[in-house]
Amino acid sequence: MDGFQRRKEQKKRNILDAATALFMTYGIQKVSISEIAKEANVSQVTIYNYFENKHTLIHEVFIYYVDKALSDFEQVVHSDISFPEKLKQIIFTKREVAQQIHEEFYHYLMKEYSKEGNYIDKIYEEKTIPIFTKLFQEGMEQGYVDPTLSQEAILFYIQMLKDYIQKEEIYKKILPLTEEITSIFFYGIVGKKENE
Amino acid sequence: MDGFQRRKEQKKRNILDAATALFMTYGIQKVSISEIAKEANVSQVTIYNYFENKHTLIHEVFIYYVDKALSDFEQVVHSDISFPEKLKQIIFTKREVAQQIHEEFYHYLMKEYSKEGNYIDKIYEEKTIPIFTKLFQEGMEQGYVDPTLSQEAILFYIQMLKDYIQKEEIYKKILPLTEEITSIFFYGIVGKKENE
Amino acid sequence: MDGFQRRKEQKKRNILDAATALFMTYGIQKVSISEIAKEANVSQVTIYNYFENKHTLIHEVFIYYVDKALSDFEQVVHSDISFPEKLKQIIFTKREVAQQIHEEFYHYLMKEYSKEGNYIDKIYEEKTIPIFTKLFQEGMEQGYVDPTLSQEAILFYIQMLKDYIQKEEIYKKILPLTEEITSIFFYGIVGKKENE
Amino acid sequence: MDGFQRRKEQKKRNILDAATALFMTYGIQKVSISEIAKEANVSQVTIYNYFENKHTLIHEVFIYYVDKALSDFEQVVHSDISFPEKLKQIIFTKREVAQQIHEEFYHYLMKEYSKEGNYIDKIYEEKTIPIFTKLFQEGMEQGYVDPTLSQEAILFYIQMLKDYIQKEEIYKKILPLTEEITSIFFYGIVGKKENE
DNA sequence: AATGAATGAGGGTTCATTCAT
DNA sequence: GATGAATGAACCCTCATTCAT
Repeated sequence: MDGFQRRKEQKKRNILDAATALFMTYGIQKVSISEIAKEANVSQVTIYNYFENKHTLIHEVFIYYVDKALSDFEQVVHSDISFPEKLKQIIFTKREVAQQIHEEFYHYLMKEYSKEGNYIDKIYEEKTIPIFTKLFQEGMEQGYVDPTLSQEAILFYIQMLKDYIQKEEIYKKILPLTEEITSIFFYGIVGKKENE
Repeated sequence: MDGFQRRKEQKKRNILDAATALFMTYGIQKVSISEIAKEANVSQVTIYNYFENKHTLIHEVFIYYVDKALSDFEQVVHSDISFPEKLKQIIFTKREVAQQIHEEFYHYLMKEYSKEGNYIDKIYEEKTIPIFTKLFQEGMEQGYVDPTLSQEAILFYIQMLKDYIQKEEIYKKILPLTEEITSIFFYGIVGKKENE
Repeated sequence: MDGFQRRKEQKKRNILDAATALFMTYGIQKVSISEIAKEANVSQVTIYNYFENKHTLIHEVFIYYVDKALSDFEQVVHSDISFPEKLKQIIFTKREVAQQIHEEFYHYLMKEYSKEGNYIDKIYEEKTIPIFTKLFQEGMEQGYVDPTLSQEAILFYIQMLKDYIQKEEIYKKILPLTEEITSIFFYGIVGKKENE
Repeated sequence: MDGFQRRKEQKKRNILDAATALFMTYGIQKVSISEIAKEANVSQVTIYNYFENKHTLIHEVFIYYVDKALSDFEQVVHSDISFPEKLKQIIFTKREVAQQIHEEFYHYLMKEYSKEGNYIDKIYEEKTIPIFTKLFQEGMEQGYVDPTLSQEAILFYIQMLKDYIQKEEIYKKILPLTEEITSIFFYGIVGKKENE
C-alpha cells in the first residue's frame, strides 16, 4: 500500500470513526450525513465517494464494530485465567469500541440488513460458536457447567447479560452488584448450598 | 359519560392503538404522524386535536403501555399459583399491549422525558417494588430464594430477562428453551444438585 | 328588538370586542379564529354563524372602529374649547377603542378591502371632510391658519401626526414633547417670531 | 474574492433582493419561503443554505435596507445644496431599496428583534444622530431653525414625515403637495409672515 | 479526489373552514 | 342557534443525495 492508498484509507477510517462515535451517542436516525461530515472534517460528498449511501456507511460501521468485538472476545477466551474469571470478563467487559453502543444501532441493523448477507450471523456461527463450545467444554470438565444444559440456553444467558449491561443507564446501577450477579449466573437465585 | 364523550374516547383510543402498533413495529422516529393518521383512518390534524404534538402522543402511548403492564403484573403475583410458576409467568408472559415493544420506545422516553415527572420511575417505586418485595418474601419462606442475595440483584435479573425476551427476534429463538432458562434462573449454570 | 334579538346582538358584540382587542394587540394575521373564539367564550363555528368568514369579521371590526373614531372626532370639534386646543386634542387624543391600534390593521384593510366599497373613504369624504372644513374656517377667521394653504395639505399634516402618534413606541417617547410638537405644527421649525 | 465567492455572493443578493421586494409589497408574514424561492429562481432549501431560517433572512434583509438608507442619507447631508433643499430631499427622497417598504416590516423587526442587539438603534445613535446634529447647526446658523426647539422635537418631526411618506398610498396623494408640506414644515400652518 | 452549491421528498405543525349532531 | 369534531391546504424546516467545478 503506497502513501496515496494509505492516506485514502486513513480518511476512510476517519469517517468511520466519526460515524461510529456519533451513532453510538445519538443513535442512527438522529445522526445526519452532514453531522458526520463535520465531525470527520470532510465534505458531505467525500463521504459519498467512499460509501455508496448512508445504508452502506452504517453497514461498514457495523462490520467494523463486530470485528473488534470478536477479537476482544477471542483474546479473553484464550487468555490464561480461570473459567469463572473468563465468563466474568466476557460478561462485564465493555468493548472500547462500543462503550455505550446505542441499542437502536443493533436493532436498525437487525431489521434493515437481515436480508443482505447477515454478516453478523455468519461471524457468529463460524467464529463465535466454536470458541464458546471450547470454552464450555473447559467449564464442564472443571465442574462449573451443568452438562444437562444445552449450549444454546447458556449462550442465551450470556448474550442477555452482555447486552443488558451494555445499556448505559443499567451499567451504572449494577456495578456494585457485579459479584452477586456473577453468583446468580453460576448458582441461580436459589443460591449455592454451603454444605456442598 | 354520554355518547359524545364515549365516541371521542373511542377515537382517541383508535389513534393510541394505531400509534402503539406502529411504534412497536417500526420504532418511534420512523413512524410519521401521517402514517399514524392513515392507520387510524383519521386526518393528520385530528391527531393534533387529541394530542398536542408528537411528543405528547408518544408520552400517552407510553403511559397506556406502562399501566397495562403493571396491571398484568399485579394479577400474576396475586394469583393462586406456585412461586416458581409466578416467576415464570412474570418473565415469559408477554403483555398483549406490547407484544413486541421496540426498545427504541423505551430509550426515547427515558431520554426525552426523564425531566418531566418520570412517570415510570414513580410507578416502579410506588407500586412495583412493594409487590416484588412481597413476592420474594414468599419465595424465601418457601426456600426458593437465597436469603443472602439482595433484592436489587434479583430484580436486576428479572428485569433483564423480561426486557431481553421482549425483543422480537430473541423471543422466537428462546421459546423452546423456556424450561432451561427458568432452571438457570433458579439454579444457575452450575445446575441443581440432584442429591438435594 | 326583543330579548332574543338583544341577546344575539350581545353575542355578536362580544365577538367583535374580542376580535378588536386581539387584532389591536397582535395584528391581524397573528390572530387565529380559534383564539378569537376562546377570548369571546364561544365556539369557532359560532363566529361563522355571525360572520361569513375571517374577511368579513375583519371588515366589521373595522367599521366598528371607524365609526367610534368618527364620533370621538365630532365631539371634539363641536366642543366649546379654543381652536388650538381642538387641534391638540384631535392630534393627541387616543381613541379608547384603538388605544394601540396595530398598523397592520390599517394596512391590511387598505390593501384587502379597497375593492369592496371602501367604507372608510366614503365616511371620510361624506362626514370627516365637511367637519374639517368647518374647523379650518374657524381657524382662519381667528388667524391660526394661513389662508394660502390648501385644506388638503393641512389635512395631510393632521392625519400624519395622528397616525404617527398612534404608534405605541412613539407615543411614549414624545409625550414630553407635546408642547413643542404643537408649536412646530403651528409655527414650523423656523419658529414663531417673537416681535409679532 | 474568487469566482466562487463572487457567484455565491451574487446568489445571496438575488435571494435578498427577491425577499426584500416581496416583503415590501406584501408584508412579512404573507410572504412564504417558497414564494421567495420561486421569485429568486432557487429551491427553498437553497435559501436555507444561505440563511438559517426565516427569522435570519428577515434580519439580513433589514440590515441591507438600513445600511442603504443610511448611505443615501449621508450623501444628501454632505452634498452641496442649500439647507432647505437638503431637508426636502431627506424627507421626500424615497430610497430605491425601499420604494414602498411595508410598515409591518418595521414593526415586525422592532418587536421580534428588539432583544438581539438592536442594530437599528445602534446605527441611529452612532451614525444618524451626529449627522443630524451637524445639519441642524448649519440650519440654525442660517436662521432656518428656531434655536429654542429641542433637537429631539425636530427629529421627531422629520422622522414622522419620512415614515409617513413611505406609505405607498400616501406618497401618491401628496406628491402634488410637496411644496406646501415643506412650507408647513418650515413655517407651520400659521404660515410665513410676508413682512419678514 | 474533493468540494461548495443545489435540490426533491418528506416531516411536524397550524389555520380557516366545513360536517354532523 | 350552537357546538365538538374533522379536515385540506399550506407553512417552515431537515435530510439524503446529486450537480458542477
